[in-house]
Amino acid sequence: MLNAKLDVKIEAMSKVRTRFAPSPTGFLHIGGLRTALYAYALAKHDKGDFILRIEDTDQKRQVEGATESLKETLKKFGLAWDEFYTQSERLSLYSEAAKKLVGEGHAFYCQCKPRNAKEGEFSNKLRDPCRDKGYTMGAVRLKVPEGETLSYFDFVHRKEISWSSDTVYDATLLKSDGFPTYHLAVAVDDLDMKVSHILRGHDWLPSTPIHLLVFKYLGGVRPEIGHLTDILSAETGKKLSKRRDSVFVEQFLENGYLPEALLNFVMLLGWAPKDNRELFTLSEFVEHFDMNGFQEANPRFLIDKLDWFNGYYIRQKTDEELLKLLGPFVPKDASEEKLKKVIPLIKDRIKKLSDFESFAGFFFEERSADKKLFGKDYKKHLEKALEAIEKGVLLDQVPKDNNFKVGDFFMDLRIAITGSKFTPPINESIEVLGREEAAERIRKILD
RNA sequence: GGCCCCAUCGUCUAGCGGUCUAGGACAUCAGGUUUUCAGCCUGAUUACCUGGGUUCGAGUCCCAGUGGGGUCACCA
Repeated sequence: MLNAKLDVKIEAMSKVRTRFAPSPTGFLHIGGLRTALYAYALAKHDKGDFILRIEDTDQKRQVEGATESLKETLKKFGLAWDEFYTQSERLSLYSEAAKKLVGEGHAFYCQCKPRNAKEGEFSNKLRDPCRDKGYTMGAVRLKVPEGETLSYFDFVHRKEISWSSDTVYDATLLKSDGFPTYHLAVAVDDLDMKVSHILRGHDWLPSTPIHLLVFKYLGGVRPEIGHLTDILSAETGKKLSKRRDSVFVEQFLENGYLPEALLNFVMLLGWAPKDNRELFTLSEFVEHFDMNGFQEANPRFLIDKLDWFNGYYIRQKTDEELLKLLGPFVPKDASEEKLKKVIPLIKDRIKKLSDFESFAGFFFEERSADKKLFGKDYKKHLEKALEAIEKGVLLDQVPKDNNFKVGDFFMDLRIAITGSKFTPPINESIEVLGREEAAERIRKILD
């Protein structure tokens, strides 16, 4: 009972301020979208502020245009920020903070060669050889105390998490190029920006004791901290990685996923409401958001559910909205008039906008029918169908008049005209396609 | 390997000691609507990791084991 998970409530006293702090190293990661969404909801649920902060303190990893693309993508999802900061424009703040820490004996200058992590290797050296050398220049490292217990209450896990300081290494705070590391910058900025809640990925949990120390030495009110679960790949069961998995939000958008579907899907990967409701728009999510809904176990990213959400949101669209959304996915020369007739026929059938091609491609371009698909009586079927089309007679009468099996007759007709067994309703399709074009396609097969 | 987190259907999850013969959604399967595929409607299959405690009573609390994940940089 003593350690039962406690309900977390937002302190009403101070204003809720959260931030999303990506580094501009490329496109927006699906996990990043989720972190941003939760941070946004956490703030907006309490009429607080959502801050976008670009963490560009590693000059080597900068990617041209990444910040702009990040902003564009966030906007597409409706995640509007109230304030915007760029760390590289705040350099003096960090060096002053580093100086202060050295001055107060909580950090020291180090002149060792930078060591970079190697694949599959780990270092056991916690204490830096320079910590008592009294250098007056170089990189700045944290002077981790001995025998202290470092702990905080994690508002995602709803429990106390702690470390012995004896397991924490003397982390670098200021690099020799004068730029801060994450460890310093995050504390300086969160304090300066009066961030009330830090919501970040689980991968940050192991370095939290470092941050706890920096926050403590810097003084001021430390934000609450919560670590989100990692999204796992359905295939590997490992954390989603850009090397193995498709993880970029922009990529999903290009493949015909709708922002509201992506958002709704990602909402439920690591969070659930008490009543288990699943359909949420962004504003509904903000309204119903509750920190106690956070999940502690890592979820797997299974595309099936995303596809279902996407199909659902496509069906909710009006034909006019769909016409616009389908723009990048239809043939370039497709007329709006024809598109307007086609859309109602495929709306219930596509799961992604990119499915348009496979369901409606035949409207715009003749598909060669694989002869193997036809039934054995296809010639008879097609001859009679052609006759009816040429005469302008109702096709529904043909099977009755000729004693054909209804299903077989229409299937052969379907294949002849569309080249596929899976298509929109064939009568409507013929109307949209034009009876003359339909007749022509049948003739070609009969020849 | 050290440190840390985690553990309910295949997947996302509800469940915060008795109402759990465990509920919902996706997926799967079957039936209905139907000229195909979708969509829609019905129904079905499937889960509390293991072992100890605590308790009148444990999916729910505690411990251990096992399993999974993360992390060990002058990267974030």
